[in-house]
Amino acid sequence: MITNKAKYALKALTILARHSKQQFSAQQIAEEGNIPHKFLETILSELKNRKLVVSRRGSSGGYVLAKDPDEITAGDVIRMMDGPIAPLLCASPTGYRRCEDCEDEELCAIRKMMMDSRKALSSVLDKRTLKDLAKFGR
Amino acid sequence: MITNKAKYALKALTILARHSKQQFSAQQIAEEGNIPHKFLETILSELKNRKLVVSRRGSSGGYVLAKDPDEITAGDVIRMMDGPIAPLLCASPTGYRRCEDCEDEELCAIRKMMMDSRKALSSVLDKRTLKDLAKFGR
DNA sequence: CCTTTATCCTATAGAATTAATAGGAATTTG
DNA sequence: CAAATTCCTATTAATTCTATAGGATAAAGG
Ligand code: FES
Ligand code: FES
Repeated sequence: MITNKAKYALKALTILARHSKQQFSAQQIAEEGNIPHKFLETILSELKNRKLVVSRRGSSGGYVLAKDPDEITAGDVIRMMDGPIAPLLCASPTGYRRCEDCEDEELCAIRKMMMDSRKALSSVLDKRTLKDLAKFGR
Repeated sequence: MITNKAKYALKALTILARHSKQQFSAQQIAEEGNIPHKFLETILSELKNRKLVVSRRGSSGGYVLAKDPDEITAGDVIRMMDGPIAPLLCASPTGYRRCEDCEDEELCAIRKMMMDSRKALSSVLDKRTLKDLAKFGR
């Protein structure tokens, strides 16, 4: 399960991708996506620090995607907000951490399964870009 | 990410699958799997209520799988311990709940992607049985 | 029957994470 | 200068996670 934070980030970025190149304020995004305004602000701030969006302050300011919509994947976004997508850290390439309780991880059947799971998840999330999300539905 | 509870449950059941038909005490499982003993007890208790294991009290008591190892999937176990495997409840067949913030879920691109993710995850977790886990490695 | 070894049950508690909100400083436009 | 907006730092309430504690209940074996 992903957090609201990650879901909201995906929604916000998808909205920005739909209105490509236009300045869009947090307020506008919050309304269009039904996202709590102040919460969204902190999320956008993080996305800005991570260079996914560019911001402009002041009246008629707002946010714009920092890259092409097809250069940002859902996997990128989820990892930024929630951390690794692998079900266990011992199966994560990006956030690997050893399981204290497993003696030999090479022989761990659960880890092996979780690596397959991660791969399956990745085959969806790391292939779906904001462009894909933006063009479907509403 | 899954919880320790789910991971420990998988480990415990895999251990039971390896020693098929033998009574195995919580103590023995805890040692073999490096699982905190008291925590494991509560987990086994839950697995018993859910009819995955059968228990026998008293001296020389312990736990045995209630079904054939190939009749219990990793997906079953994880859902019991952690709930739905879908990344969002709006994409979960087993634990469906509407997203308050999305107006029309049929047109929601994120939901669609999460349904694909769930399916991908399911294609691993719902096909891997305790038998599969038991026969690999140690 | 008594001791040992287990499961079983209920409660508790600290830590971490999540999901926000608050309040105001800094900046830009017109 | 006024209005709109991002930016920054804290704080909080609720929930979930990860266990541990302590004892009641039951079975086996001598
Ligand atoms: S090594 Fe992580 S579950 Fe065994
Ligand atoms: S319906 Fe759940 S994310 Fe849109």
